Amino acid sequence: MGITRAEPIASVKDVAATAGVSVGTVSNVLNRPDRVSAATRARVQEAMADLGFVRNESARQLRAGTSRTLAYVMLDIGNPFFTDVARGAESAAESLGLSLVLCSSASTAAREAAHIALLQQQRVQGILVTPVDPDAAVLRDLRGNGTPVVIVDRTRSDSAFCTVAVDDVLGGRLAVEHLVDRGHTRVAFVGGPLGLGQVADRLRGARDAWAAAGLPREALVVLETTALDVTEGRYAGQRLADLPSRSRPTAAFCANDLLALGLLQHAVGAGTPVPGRLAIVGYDDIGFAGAAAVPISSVRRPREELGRAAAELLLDEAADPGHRHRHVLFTPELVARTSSLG
Amino acid sequence: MGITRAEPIASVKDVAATAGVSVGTVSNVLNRPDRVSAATRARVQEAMADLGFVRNESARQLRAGTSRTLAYVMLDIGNPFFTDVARGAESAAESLGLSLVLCSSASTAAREAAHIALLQQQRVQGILVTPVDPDAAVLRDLRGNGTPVVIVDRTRSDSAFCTVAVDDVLGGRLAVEHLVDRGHTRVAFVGGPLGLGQVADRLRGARDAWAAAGLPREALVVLETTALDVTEGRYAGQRLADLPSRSRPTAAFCANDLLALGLLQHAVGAGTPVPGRLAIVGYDDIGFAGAAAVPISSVRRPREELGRAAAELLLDEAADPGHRHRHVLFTPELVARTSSLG
DNA sequence: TTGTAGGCGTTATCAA
DNA sequence: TTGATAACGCCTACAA
Repeated sequence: MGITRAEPIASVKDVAATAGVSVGTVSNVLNRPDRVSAATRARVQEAMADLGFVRNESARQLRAGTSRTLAYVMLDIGNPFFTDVARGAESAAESLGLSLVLCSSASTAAREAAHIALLQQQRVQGILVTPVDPDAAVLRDLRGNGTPVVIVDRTRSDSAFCTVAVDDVLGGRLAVEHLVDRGHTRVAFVGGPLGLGQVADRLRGARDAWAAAGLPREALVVLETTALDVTEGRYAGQRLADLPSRSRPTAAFCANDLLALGLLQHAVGAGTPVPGRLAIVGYDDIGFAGAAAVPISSVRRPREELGRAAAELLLDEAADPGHRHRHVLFTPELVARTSSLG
Repeated sequence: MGITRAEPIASVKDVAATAGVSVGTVSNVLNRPDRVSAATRARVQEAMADLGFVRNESARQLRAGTSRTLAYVMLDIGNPFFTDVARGAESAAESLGLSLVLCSSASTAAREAAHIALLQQQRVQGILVTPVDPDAAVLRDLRGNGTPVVIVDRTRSDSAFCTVAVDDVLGGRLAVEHLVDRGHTRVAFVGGPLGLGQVADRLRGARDAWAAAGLPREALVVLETTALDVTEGRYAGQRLADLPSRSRPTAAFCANDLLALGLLQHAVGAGTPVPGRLAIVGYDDIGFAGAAAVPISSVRRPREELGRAAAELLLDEAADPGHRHRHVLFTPELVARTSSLG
């Protein structure tokens, strides 16, 4: 049955007319019910129900000048890391009575820009964003346009925004220190593109730890990938297996868990014992890591906390005119599981 | 540096003033640039840039009566199945010049209701929703309020909405037929709660196939779970292992891939050969299924197509006043992989 | 080609 | 307690 209403949605004026009151009273029923007598309030509410009244948020916002929504422009909706961050942001928003909407840029600068532009036009209270390129001009343009923006899981060369991130250099160090402790003297770093700040940081931390252990630099083999997904992880596994056994690493530190899952899949398929012959450490500690066939050790990042902190910074900026940008850096920790523990 | 603008965002009036033209001209530059001479257009655009003008979408929408956004209220942002559906919807929206926003209900009726209410107030062009309870009253209230709504991946007892779903009875049949073909005569159905329409349908299909093969009803063992996630899958694996070996199923059909992943994880951990001693078939064919340590056979559902079809139905409803609700049912197909192929 | 003015639906101020 | 009215920022006739 295609029941579609022909008439436009009822407005406060319509409600006022059928309830026999003024629009002001209807508005009061909506916004300060206590200022209205019980009798008329009931009458108005009945009229609203009869007419199927739905308040027009555009008009409300235009007049009141205040929005009830927050937005998070995500890089990749398919990566559980980001959806966990979103959950954290959602919980912070909810406890403040705000609604969080998610937009996906799918790593595309144009989509990101389109989403952000529309959100600004909608005058959302603020925008969280994990940008395709944290130093891009699009973001720079945002500054000073009045919409608070917080950058999530990225840092930026200048200090034009609040940022919330994790100390990835430390994360890389933790992973490699763990492998060194377990006696590995030949380790692969799997990740890329190396141009990504995140990846570069993790590699730097890895190298720091490697050097601190007094191991020769060339024994930390870098396998660069073109993306941070499962497919690339599998391919890295193949490349690893193709190395001559003398020079083949006995452990791999992957720049994220999707790579680690791919690597593990290749190892299992090829009959390579994990961790017996190849130990694996991932990064992020997404749920699928601990739930893999061989539970994967991973550098845990506080995902929901990241989202929550970002939302809080955003609201602080929205509320406080004298706001100064802050840069929150969370500390990662290693979660050791079977994949690296023999 | 906390550079926060004190002054409110510039309006068309401000732009008009600094460009030395009227507001009508500014509006024309925005909406019909061809109606404006190149010279004044340039002057206006310069003024907009100087002032950091951002058009107020609330005002635009209030006046024009038309929104540029679509919304998808998702059940579980952490399940890759739904994020793939969202991707499909996003691509449809994008090709129509609309923006898609995502909201997560996290399987909570109250959140779902809050999101939907706000979206309606915002007069979005339409709402896609995978509801917590497809027969709930909240949805019924939506009907006739003017906002087109399409139900995704659920069906409903009445025909008050367009729906887009997959033939889950057939899906269940395909899974079990496959296992019967492979010679299994004792199979477990893992899924729940059985009250969920989806789960019930898949079980029904499974039973149909089982009966058609002439196998005794009690040899299809039902292991009910409390949710459709990895943890429950692991637990089901434990329960399966605890059965006496004579009556233990040699194969399991899981109501979704997260359960299948959990089940596989338990099997690998317990040293149970898959598929040698336990064959596994999942449902949905999310990316992680094929990428598991033992690639998991799964009943593939067209995820992106589902989202795309839903978005198209929604826009049809929004555009056509004489719209009649339709019910699209996609056909699933079995993807056989190692986990069931010996 | 550009300017003027009315109104979209709501809220808030001020009277009554 | 309730009613009348003036914005909010934009778009679109209609006039000039």
